[in-house]
Amino acid sequence: MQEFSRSLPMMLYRTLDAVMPRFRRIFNEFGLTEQQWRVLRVLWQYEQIPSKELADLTLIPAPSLVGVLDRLTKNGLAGRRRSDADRRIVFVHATRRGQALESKVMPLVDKAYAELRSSVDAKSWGALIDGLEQISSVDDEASEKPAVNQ
Amino acid sequence: MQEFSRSLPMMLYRTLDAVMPRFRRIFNEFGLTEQQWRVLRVLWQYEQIPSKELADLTLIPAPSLVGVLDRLTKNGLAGRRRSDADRRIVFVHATRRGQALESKVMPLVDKAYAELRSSVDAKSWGALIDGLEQISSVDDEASEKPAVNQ
DNA sequence: TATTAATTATTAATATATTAACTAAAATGA
DNA sequence: TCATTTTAGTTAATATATTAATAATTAATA
Repeated sequence: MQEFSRSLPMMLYRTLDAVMPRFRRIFNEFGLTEQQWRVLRVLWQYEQIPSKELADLTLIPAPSLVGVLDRLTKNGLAGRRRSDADRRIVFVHATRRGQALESKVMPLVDKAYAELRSSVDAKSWGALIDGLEQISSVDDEASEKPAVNQ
Repeated sequence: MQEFSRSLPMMLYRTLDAVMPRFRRIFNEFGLTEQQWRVLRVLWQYEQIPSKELADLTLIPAPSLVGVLDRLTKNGLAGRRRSDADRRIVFVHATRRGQALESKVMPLVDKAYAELRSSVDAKSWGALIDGLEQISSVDDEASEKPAVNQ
């Protein structure tokens, strides 16, 4: 592996370190952690959503999501309801207070995101997103479930 | 912010989720965590290095590095020595056992990295690294120290 | 030089990540 | 239908991240 500092993983971590602080400052203004924000960001788009799908969309590992939801619930921003059709499933929803945060947080986040995006030329930005799209779709043999007919 | 799932932060996290498992499996074979690997990876290049610089090169936050070094020390892979010239500084080094891991772990990591890299065309890879380089160098106004003459 | 400011490492409190294991419920198949 | 397998959610143990605060030193400055 060439220069360690220039390796893909380190570049990804470094980029996150450069990009996230500006957003976390916004989240913290509203007493939210980054993960709590991600959950709310998704809940704002659904009446309710199965916990499993929420974990997939937020990229929060299921065991971590348990605690995040516990704290959001304790703070009155989200809630859980077990499904009647399938008792294994737990639906998650935003409370009125959780929903009310959208109009306050989103504008600030959108603005910060726009500023970030404008700090890089459009061409590079597009190439970056495309590259990330490609590599994130490269599957890891050993960690995938056996494909059908294979 | 357009599609949440396509936002830069989520793309970065998704890419890491896709890329890191193959490496973590290797680290775990040797009883190492990802952070312990990063520390050793740097220590293999220095006789000894100030803790501060180690934190910068590994991208491990200083408070986290304390624990990582504690565990590496407990496992006999690294050690600390306080500087005589500047009593604030702590030099970190790899022990013989820590050094011995290099020849065992590096080949496997290099191989996994080469496989990852070959799963994407060279052009996209280069564009990706360049894009990451650009954005990671975009500084965040509020989190930077005041520039000289400004 | 006495004081103030800055730097390095650390501790503390809380929140997440990682991995394995476990429970309950539903789906599958002989 | 009963045993087996799968799935969803959770718990547990350990490691790390985040943020603020602190101790010890050193640097900077009036």
